Amino acid sequence: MIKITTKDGSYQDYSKGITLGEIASSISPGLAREAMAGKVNGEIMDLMQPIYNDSLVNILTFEDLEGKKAYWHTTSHIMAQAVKRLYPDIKLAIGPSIDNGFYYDFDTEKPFTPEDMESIEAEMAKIIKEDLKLERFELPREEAIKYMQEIGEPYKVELIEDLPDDSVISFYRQGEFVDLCAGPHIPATGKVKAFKLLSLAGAYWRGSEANKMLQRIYGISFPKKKQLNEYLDRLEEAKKRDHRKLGRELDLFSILDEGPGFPFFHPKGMVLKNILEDFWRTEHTKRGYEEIQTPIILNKDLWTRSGHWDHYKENMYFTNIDDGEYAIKPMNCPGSMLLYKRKMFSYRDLPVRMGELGLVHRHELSGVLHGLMRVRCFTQDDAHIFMLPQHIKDEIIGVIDLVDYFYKIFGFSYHVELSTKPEKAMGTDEEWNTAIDALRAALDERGMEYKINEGDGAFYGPKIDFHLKDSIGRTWQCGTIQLDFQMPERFDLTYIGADGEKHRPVMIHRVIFGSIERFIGILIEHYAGVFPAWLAPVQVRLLSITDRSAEYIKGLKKMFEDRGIRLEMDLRNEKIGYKIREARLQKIPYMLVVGDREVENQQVAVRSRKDGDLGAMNVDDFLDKIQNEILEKK
RNA sequence: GCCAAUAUAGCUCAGCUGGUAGAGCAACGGUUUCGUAAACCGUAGGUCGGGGGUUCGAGUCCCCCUGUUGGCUCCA
Repeated sequence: MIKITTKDGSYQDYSKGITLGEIASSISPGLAREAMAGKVNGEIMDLMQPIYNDSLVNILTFEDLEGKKAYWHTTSHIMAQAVKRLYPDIKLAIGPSIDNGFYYDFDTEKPFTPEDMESIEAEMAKIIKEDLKLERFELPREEAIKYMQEIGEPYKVELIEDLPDDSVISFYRQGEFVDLCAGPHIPATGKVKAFKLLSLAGAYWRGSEANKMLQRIYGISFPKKKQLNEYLDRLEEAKKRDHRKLGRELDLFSILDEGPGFPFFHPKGMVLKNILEDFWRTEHTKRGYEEIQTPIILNKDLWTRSGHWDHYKENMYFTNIDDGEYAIKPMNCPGSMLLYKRKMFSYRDLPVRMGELGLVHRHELSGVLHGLMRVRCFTQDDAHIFMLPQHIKDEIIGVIDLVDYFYKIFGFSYHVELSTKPEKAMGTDEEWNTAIDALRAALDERGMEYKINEGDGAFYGPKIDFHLKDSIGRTWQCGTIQLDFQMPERFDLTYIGADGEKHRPVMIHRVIFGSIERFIGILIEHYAGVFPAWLAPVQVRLLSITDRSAEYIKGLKKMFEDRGIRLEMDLRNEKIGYKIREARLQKIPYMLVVGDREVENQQVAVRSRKDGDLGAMNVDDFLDKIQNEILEKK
C-alpha cells in the first residue's frame, strides 16, 4: 500500500500502481469527469500514470492552467491525426498548446484553404467520437529515431536528435496516430467536447527565416460548448474594440497608403495626444524632471559612437545632407548624452532627470505593422536619469511610483518582470550583479511581486518591464526601466565627485507610456472608445430641439468654452432621437438637450452616455459636475 | 522580409461559370420645427488599388507591383 496525500492535506492508502485517474474517481465521480491531468510531487503527469510510492497528488482540471494546456495539447494531436488521415503525405512539425489554445505546424506542398479547415474539423469530430485512448510509451534514442524515419517524419527525427542526452523520449498513441511528445495528455479524445479551428498562417520551422515556411493551423477547445461560445464572443468583442476601426469612426487618426506605418493624427486624435502629453509634463515637472528636445536627424559619427551603427542599423533610416551621412533617430539617448555633456556636473547636482517626448523612427518589417500598436514612427515619453551609484534604488523606486500612479489613473492593473543578463552582454558579471541587485532591492522595498526573465535584459543592462492589463484581460508591455552602463562609458560622461576627481555617473533609461501612439491605441481598446470626460476629445454636445433654442445654445457654447470645456453643437433640423443616436455613436460623455423649456428656465437637460437621462439642471450645476469629473480624471 | 488571404462609392458590402457596375448608411438639395438611439422625398457619387497580358470583350482569368489583414516568440 502507498499513502497518497491530496492538496487539501487529507491522505488515504491505495494499492501500489494505482493511476491518477483512479485516485480522482475514488475522490468523486465529478472530479473523475473533470480531471485532465495530475501533479505528483509537483511533477505534471498523465492520469494514466501509475504511482508506486507515497506521494503528494493534485488532480488538475480545465480550471488549472496545466489542465488547460494538456487539454489543448491533446486537441492539437487530434487535429494532426485528422490532417494525417486526410493528407497522408503531409509531414508533422510541432504542435504545442499556447496561451489561448493550440497550433500545429505542417509541411505541405499545397497550402491549406478555408475549405480544408472544414474537412479537418469534420475529421476531428470523428476522432473525438471514436473516443480513442491515449497511451504513452518511451523508446531509447536510436529506436525512436528509427521509428520516426520509418513512418516518414523527418522533422520529428530532427527534434529527437536535438534532445539532450539524458532526456526521456516519449510518444503518445491514439488509435493509428503516434506523435513524439513530452505530454501530459488527457486520457481520451472523447473528452474534447467543443473545438474550433481559428486561423491559418505561415510559420518558419523553428521560427527562423532561414528555414522552410510551414503551414500552421491555430485552434481552441473547451470542455463545454458554452465556454467555446463565450470565447468566440470575446474575440468578437475585441474586434468591436479594434482601435483601427474606432480610430476611423471617431475621427481620431488614420494611416494612409502614402505612409505605411506613419500615422496621421486628426484634430480629435490630437486632442487626446496633447492631453496625455500635458498630463505627462505636469507630473514630470512635479517630480524634478527637466524637459529637453533633441534633433530628429543627427550625423553618422554620433550613431557610430553610440553603438547604434553596429547594433541597430537594420532598423534605422538614413539620409544625406551636403556630402555628409546622417541618420534619423531611432532612439533619443544619444541626443540626451550630448546634452548631459554640455556642461560639468558636480556630485551635488545629481541626479539629473532629463525627459524628452521624442519622435523616433524605426524601420519595422512591412508584415508587422499594425495600426497604432506597431508603427514606423512614434513618440517616446523618454527620460534619462544620470546619478550616483547610491541613488539607484531611490530613483528606481521613484520611477516605479510614477508608473503606478499613471496606470492606476487609467484603470490598468499590471505586473512586473525583471530581466537579467543575456548571452551577448557588455560589461562584467560584477557590474551586472550590482545592477540587478539594485533593481531587485528597489522592487523588494516597494513590496512588489515580480517575475524573473532570465537572460532577457538589454545588451547594455538589466531592466524592469511593466505589463499592463486592459479591460478585456489582454496584457501590453509599456513602461520599462533599464540600467545602462554602456552609454556613459561610450560618451565619457563624468561628474566631479567630493574628491575633486572625475567619476562616471550611472544612467537609467525609462519610459512610462512607452510609445504615446501605442498607448493611445491601447486606451481606445481599453475604453472601447468611450473615454472618460478628461480624455474625451469632445466632452459635451449641445443638441437643439428646434431652431428656437439656437441662440441660447450659442450663448452656452461661449460660456462652456470659457470654462475650458470641449464641445460641439448640433443645431441641425433633425429629430432629437436622431441627434442623440449620433452623439452616442460618437461616444460623447454628455449630451445636453435644449428646447423651449430649458431656454425658459435657463437650464440644460443632461443626458450622460453612461447613465442616460439625468433630467434638467442649472447650467452652473452642470459645469461644476463635469469640471469636477475632469479634475478627478474619472 | 516570408506564408496565406484580401483590395468595388466616404463607410459596410453585393456583383454566379468573362458581356463594359449595384444596395444600405453617410453626403448634398427640398419638405417637416419635431422632447431622449434612425422623419419623408429626391440628387449626386466609382478609369472596380496601380501596371502589363490573354480575349471580339476583363471588376471577373494570368503575371508583376503597392497597400491592408492574420501569422511567422511562447522550444516534442
